[in-house]
Amino acid sequence: MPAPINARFLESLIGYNARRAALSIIGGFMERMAMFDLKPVEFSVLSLVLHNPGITSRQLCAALGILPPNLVGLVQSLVQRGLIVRRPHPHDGRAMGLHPTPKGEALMAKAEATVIEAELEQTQRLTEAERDTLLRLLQKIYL
Amino acid sequence: MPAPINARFLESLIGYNARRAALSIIGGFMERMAMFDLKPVEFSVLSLVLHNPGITSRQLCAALGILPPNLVGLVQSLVQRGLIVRRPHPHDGRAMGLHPTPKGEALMAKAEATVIEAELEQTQRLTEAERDTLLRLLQKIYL
DNA sequence: TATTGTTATACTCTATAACTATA
DNA sequence: TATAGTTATAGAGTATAACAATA
Repeated sequence: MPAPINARFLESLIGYNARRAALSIIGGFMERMAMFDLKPVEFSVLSLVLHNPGITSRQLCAALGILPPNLVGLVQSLVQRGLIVRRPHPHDGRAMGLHPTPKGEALMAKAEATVIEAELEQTQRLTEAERDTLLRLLQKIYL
Repeated sequence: MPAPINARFLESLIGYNARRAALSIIGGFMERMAMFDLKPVEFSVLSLVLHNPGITSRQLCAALGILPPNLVGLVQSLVQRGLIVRRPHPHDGRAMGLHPTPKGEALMAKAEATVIEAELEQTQRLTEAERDTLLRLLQKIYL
């Protein structure tokens, strides 16, 4: 048994701990979402399209912190898979509104339920009250 | 003013919020650490070497979740900058122990103090008690 | 003149396979 | 046979510049 590593300084940093916790949870997320062939960003995009039908690429980029060039292929892929469709924006000829297809809605109904299960697994050492506190404190940082 | 986006589902997920918060804090970290030319991973490696003189590459990889091939260039770079040195391991001829140089120690004294300042800036909307709670809850997830 | 969406491209980060020297 | 460290390389993620179409 090797001498334990002293990582006290790093473990006193919110940034370090938030990154480690996020990577841990996202690891479980990816295992559970492999059956839907959805990566975290694809899931986030689909979830926002589902709950905001007609949302534009520009709005998705702003909401998720993605750069426009990096969203293009993502949207094309989701369109090709028949999960979303692009329709002309009613008031802006430059923009395209993104809408979920019935197939996309059905997939996301299952996927969102699975994500909730996965989150509870990954945070099973937290009480319900602790989960709520954690959400609130994290949002106080970035929102 | 466009209609606000409904992101309630994503914002109910610990993984999503932890990732967003981590990216926000790390953004501030990188701005403040540019004067030391230290990226987050380089800082983490230097901090562990400083507080664990003689630590091996393998131990660094395990502690930080880095894959061995990706640590090689990192260590070489820090050696070339004169911040750490590699010495043969006393009990294992395969391994090399990593030690901070006086220059590395001096840099990290300033860098760690600056990181603490940066963290307080990035989490200024949290009380001291909330910071402690947040650290504890995040560690309950991944540690 | 500014914005939406796009292409091309570069840079970084992360992951896998295979090798050597030593245990 | 297993482990520490390395090399080469592939893949994913993220970044900037520049363009056409529309506002």
